[in-house]
Amino acid sequence: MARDTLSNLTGIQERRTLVHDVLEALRQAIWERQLQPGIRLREEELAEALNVSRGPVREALIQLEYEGLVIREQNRGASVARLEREDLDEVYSLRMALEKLAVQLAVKNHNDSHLAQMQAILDDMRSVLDETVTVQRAADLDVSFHEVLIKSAQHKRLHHFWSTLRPQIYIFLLSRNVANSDFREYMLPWHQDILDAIRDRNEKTALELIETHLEASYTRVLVSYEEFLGADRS
Amino acid sequence: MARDTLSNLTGIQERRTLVHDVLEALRQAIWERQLQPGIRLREEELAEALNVSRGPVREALIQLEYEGLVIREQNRGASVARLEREDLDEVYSLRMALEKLAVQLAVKNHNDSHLAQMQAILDDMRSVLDETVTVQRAADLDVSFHEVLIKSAQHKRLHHFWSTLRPQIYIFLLSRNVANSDFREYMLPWHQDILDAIRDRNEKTALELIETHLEASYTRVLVSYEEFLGADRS
DNA sequence: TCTCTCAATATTGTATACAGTAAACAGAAT
DNA sequence: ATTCTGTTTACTGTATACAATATTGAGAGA
Repeated sequence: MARDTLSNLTGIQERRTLVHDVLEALRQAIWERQLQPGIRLREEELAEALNVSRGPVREALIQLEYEGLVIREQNRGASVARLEREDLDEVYSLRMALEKLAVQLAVKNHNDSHLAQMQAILDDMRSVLDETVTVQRAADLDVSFHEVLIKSAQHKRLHHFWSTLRPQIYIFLLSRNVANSDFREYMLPWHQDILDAIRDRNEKTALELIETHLEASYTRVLVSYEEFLGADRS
Repeated sequence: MARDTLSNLTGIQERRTLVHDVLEALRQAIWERQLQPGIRLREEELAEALNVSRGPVREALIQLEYEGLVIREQNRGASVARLEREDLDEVYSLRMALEKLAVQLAVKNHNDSHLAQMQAILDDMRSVLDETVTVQRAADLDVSFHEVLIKSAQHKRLHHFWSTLRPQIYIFLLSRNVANSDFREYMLPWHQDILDAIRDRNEKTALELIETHLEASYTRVLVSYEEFLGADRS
C-alpha cells in the first residue's frame, strides 16, 4: 500500500507505518464492539479488509495480545479477548500498584508542563460536565489525566507498562454510566485534589488520594461492567 | 527452515516456533555479551546466522524490545540496548512495586505446589553455596525463586509484566560478585524467611521482608553494576 | 449408532521478493 | 575549505508465495 506522501505537507506529523494504522483500526473496532469478544481474527481476512498484507496485521495482533485485547494461540490464530470480572480485578490491582509508584515519583519529578497539561484536562472536564457527556468523551478525559500523571513520574518503563494496560482500562471505563449524578459530581474534584497534592509535593496525601480514587473507581466500574456482561449474555 | 521432527520423539516437549529459538539465541548472546550494547542488529544478518528468514527474526526483535534488551527505531533498525544506571533504578523500582503486590496476593493465593517449588529452589541454593557457584547459576536460582513467588500470586497480568522485566533483572544479577562472602551468607536466609512468611500467611512480615530484601539486593547490584559499567568504558 | 482413521481444507508459520526510506557519499557551487 | 544538492547504497517496511499444522468431515469398521 503506497504511503500518502501529500499528508506530510499538512503538518509536522510523524511518519507512521501500516502497523500503527492497523492497530488503531482494530483497537477502535474492539472498543466499539464491532469486533465482539470471542470472534476469530483471521490474518488474511483482516489484511483484505484493511488493504494491507498479512505482515503488518500479524505484528499488530502481537501488540494487541500484549495489550490484552486479543488472544493468540499457536497455529490456531487470534481472537478478541473476553474480559471477565477477574480481568477487571487484575487490571485494577495492577493499575493501583503502578499508579501508586507513579504518584510517589510524580511528587518529586513533575515539571510545570505536566502540571499545565493536567490542569488543562481538568478544565476540559469542568466545561464538559455541564452539558451531556458521551462515555467515550468521559473515558478519554479520565484516561488522559492519568496518562499525564504517569508521564510526570519520568519513568520510561513505568509509562510503558501503564500504556500496555491503557486499552483495557479504556474498555472498562466505557461501561460506565456517565448520566449517573455521582459520576458527574466526583469526576472533577477527585482529579483536582490529586493534582493539587502533586503540585504541593505532598506525597502522603497524594498517595492516599490516588488509592481512594482508584478504589472508588474500581467499585463503580465493577457494578457497571458486571451489568454490561450480564446484558451481553442475554 | 524445516522443523526438526526427531526432536519431538525425545520428549513431551511443546511444539515451538522459530521465534522461540531466535529469542533464546539472541537473549543468550546478549547475556553472554557476545552481542555488546550498542551493536546494530540487522535482520538479514541475524537471519543468515541463525538459518531462518527475516520474519521470525523481526518478531523476536519486537519481543526483545518489550523486554528492554533491544532498541528499535523507525526505518533504522534495532540495536542492543545500553543499560545504564537509570535503567537499573527503573527496573528495581518497578520490580519492587510488582513484587510487593505479588507477595500480598501470594499470602492469600498460594498452593502447596508453589511452596514445594520454592522450597526445592532453596534446597538447591543450600547445596550449591558450599561449593563454588558461577554467577549464572546464582542468578538462575535467584530469578527462579522470584518467578515462583510471582506465580503463586495467581495473577496472569502481574506474571506477564514481571516476565517482561526478567531478562533485564537477569542482566543486572549477572554483574554480582558471587565470591563475596556476604552474598553467600544472605542469599539463602532472605529467601527462606520470605517463603516462611508466605507459608504462615503473614502478610505484614512478608511485605516487610520482600521490601528489605529487594532494597538490599538493589544496593548490592548497584555497586557491582556500576563497577561493571566503569570497567566496560575503560 | 458410535468411534476410528484418513484425507481434504483452512489457516498459520516461514521464506522470498519487491518498494520505500534514510544515511552516506561525491561532486558542484560559493 | 565548506556547504549544498543529487545520487547511490544499505537497510527496513511491505507484499506475495510456499510449507507445515490443526481442524473438519466422510467413510469404514465395530
